Amino acid sequence: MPKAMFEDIYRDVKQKIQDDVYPYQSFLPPEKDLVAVYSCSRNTVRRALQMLADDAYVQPLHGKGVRVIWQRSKQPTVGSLVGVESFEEYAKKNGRVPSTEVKLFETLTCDQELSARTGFEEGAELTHVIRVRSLNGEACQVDHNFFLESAVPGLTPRIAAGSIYRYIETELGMRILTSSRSITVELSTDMDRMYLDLGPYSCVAITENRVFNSNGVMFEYTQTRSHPKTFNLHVVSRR
Amino acid sequence: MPKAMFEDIYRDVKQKIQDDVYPYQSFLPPEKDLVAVYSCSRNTVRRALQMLADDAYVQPLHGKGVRVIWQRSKQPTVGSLVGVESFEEYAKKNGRVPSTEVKLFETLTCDQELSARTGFEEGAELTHVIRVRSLNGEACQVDHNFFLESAVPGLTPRIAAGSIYRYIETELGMRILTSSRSITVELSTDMDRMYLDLGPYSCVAITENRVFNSNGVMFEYTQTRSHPKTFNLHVVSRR
DNA sequence: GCCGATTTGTCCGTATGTATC
DNA sequence: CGATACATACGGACAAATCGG
Repeated sequence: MPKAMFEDIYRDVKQKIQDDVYPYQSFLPPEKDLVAVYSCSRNTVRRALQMLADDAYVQPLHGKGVRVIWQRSKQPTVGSLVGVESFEEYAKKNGRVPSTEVKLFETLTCDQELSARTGFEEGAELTHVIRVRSLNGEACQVDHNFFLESAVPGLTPRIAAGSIYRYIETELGMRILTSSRSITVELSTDMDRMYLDLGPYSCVAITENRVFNSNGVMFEYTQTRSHPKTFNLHVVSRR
Repeated sequence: MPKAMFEDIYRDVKQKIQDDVYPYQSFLPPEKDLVAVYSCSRNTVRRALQMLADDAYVQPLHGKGVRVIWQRSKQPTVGSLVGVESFEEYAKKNGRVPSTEVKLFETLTCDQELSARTGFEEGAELTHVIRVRSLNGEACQVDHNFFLESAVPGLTPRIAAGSIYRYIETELGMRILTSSRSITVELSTDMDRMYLDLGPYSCVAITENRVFNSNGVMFEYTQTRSHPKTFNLHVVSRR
């Protein structure tokens, strides 16, 4: 009920763009018209338009209007498969069957080297999980998860075999707020080749993910090592 | 003078975070204090804070405050080297000497296959450039540029050897507004191996870049094929 | 558990600046 | 030059979340 209005406008306009109500290269109605349509203030309209611009759906042109620059991909995109949280969602979208196999489940104490790599404090108790993620039975990424035990207590191999995020959000009631990722490409390791059928590929795509909860503590560091064939990331750069 | 005030606040607070004036995990002064400090309205402060949140520098917590979550990487990051426009900037930042070698310069007409790949209209006249970009003499990426000739006229190999973007912005007076990128990892081609010293790497990191000018037309499609060693991208995901 | 103070989230109406045509 | 449309900023109002007494 107390749903933010600017999000409704954002979704509505976005949908209209995808439905060609506002076609590629056309101009949106001027802000004052949108104010009338949605019966809200100009600020609220502008906030929604700002979000659409961030998504590269529209391009505001000073003194001219707001142009639609989104167009449906001609070659249907594979989508973005990056990081843990999008894995199941990605599978669903593309009509594939996801599966997860837990290869390692242990608790350990963060030493200096691990601290430098992950950003956790030295001496922190961590749950370390290695999982192989597959789509339609084909292994496509290896996840190396490190969870801060004090923030994510009660993890079990059984939970790890499903969705750890669902556990975190529903069971622990913890909200996930921010996450930042870094993407690199590195030579594959023996473990990569053991779990992924890399064939001629000598590399894997690596995304590092650091996730913060609503208490401001980083509670997860994950390194996802993806088969190049299944790696595809879409980024929109701002102005 | 007509410089946007929210950007000044954004930069100032960002700098203070990097300088540990506002340390990791601490709270920023409440918005009302910042309003007093910068002698502006709350909206203006909030806009700057919003940008910092988008950059994953801070994490606003409803009813509590705004927490700093940025921390200096312990292992110095290589930085982000993605796409053409950041190439010279990247080199400058890291104190390296950039150089560019034009390997191919031709004009061609967009056929069906190229249209599907790039998004240009079939039949459009394009300038096609292949360039090898090096840092300190070491080849690190191969750029395949396609420019819409009607939007970017007068390109010459001489210009391509320098910065095409500078030509576009200063000579043509064209503003670059939006660009969207897609990142994948693919097997290297013979051409990749000819220009890049890939060693044991059988793959290259590929970024596709589509750039729109202020007239709303896509005037550039670029595929950048990067040496894995020099590829590093940082992405911040929103909420 | 309730209440009030603090702080962020959302929204409004208005004013002024600036770019385009 | 004037009309239109986006950009920035202000000040105020109320809602919602958090925390301490």
